[in-house]
Amino acid sequence: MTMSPLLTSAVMHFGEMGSRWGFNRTVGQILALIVLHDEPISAQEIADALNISRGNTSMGLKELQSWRLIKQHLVPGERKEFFIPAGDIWVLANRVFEERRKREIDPTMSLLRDLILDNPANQSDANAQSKLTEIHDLLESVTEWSQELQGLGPEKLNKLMKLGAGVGRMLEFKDKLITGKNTVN
Amino acid sequence: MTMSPLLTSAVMHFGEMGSRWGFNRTVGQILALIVLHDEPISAQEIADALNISRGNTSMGLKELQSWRLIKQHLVPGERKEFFIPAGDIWVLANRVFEERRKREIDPTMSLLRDLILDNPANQSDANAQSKLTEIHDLLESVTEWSQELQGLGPEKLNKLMKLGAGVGRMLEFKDKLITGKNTVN
DNA sequence: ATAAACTTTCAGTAATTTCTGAAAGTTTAT
DNA sequence: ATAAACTTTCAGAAATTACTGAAAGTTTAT
Repeated sequence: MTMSPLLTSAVMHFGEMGSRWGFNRTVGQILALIVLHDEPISAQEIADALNISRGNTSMGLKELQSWRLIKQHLVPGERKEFFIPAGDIWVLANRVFEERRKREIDPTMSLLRDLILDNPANQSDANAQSKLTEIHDLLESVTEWSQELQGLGPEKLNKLMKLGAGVGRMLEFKDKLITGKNTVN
Repeated sequence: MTMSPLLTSAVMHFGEMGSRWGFNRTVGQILALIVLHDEPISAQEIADALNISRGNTSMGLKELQSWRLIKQHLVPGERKEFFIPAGDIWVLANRVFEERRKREIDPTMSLLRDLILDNPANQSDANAQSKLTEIHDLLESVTEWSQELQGLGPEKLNKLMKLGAGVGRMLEFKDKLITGKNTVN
């Protein structure tokens, strides 16, 4: 399998960006290749196309599966395994989001909870704790909020996004319109 | 300057997480130290507290300034420079968000725009382009949306977050309430 | 102009991360 | 049971990233 110039530049770029998105170069490349190539593709084909060892390919595929970004696809009559994206672009974006939250936020939340519970040895520790509490609460809000958004599903989320600048205005209405009824708040 | 056990564990943790948040271990530690220590702190004190070289400290401070997370603080009568956080936790969180957007999303958007404009050499390139377009549009929405949220400022943003599950419901109202007036949409 | 008190830079080194490829493992067919 | 066609693992090598510390740079004071 030989990549077209278009595919090549997309794949190379996703490789470069990979490390910024939480995985390494080859993992980024493999993901791009699987997503952009509409046919299911085998590990060997991936290794050939990207010029990487079969072993590295195997590790990369394993990682992408742990992120739930790709899945196996059995082709009847073929012995080897093929791979395809785990869903459409929306699903993949959500998975990346969620997985990163797990790695980037959850461990910190957990530590912060513990640190906040200790009783402070002195004034400056008490100060530090109040900062840590602020950070904790912020992260908690962000986490809940992002879970909320995921729960909305693509259509509503898209609607919300399209709303853009309207959000601020909507919030002002909200107090007048929703307050009083037994709903949020 | 010697760090209390509380401060030490917070600083060490932010160091570990640093790489996941887009900077390296020492940069994460320096940031935590500056944020949690309420007094302005000098480069030398940082180097001593964290047991890192003065050179490394200088580089770390430079990086944090490029992220606009810390700023210099001149103490009258003192020759050396002191450092303090560039703002409250909200400001810092916004800055990290924005800076990461610049590094993680903007370059990709720019490449995607280019790739989408090329005319496809064949059917499978055309397919790939349509996927790339989906990705582009998604990233664009996310970007616009996050800029929108930043524009709201902390109070409104907090209100919106507290709204939580109400967002879905609010969206349903929205069509009925706002449509017709010459506003969004 | 000199020196003192600092900060920055950067070549070389150390630490960490990623990759290879050979060996071990698995599955299916005969 | 053996072999063929695959996949996974992992020790060591290669590549990348981070850190040190000495030298060069800057600023302020005298």
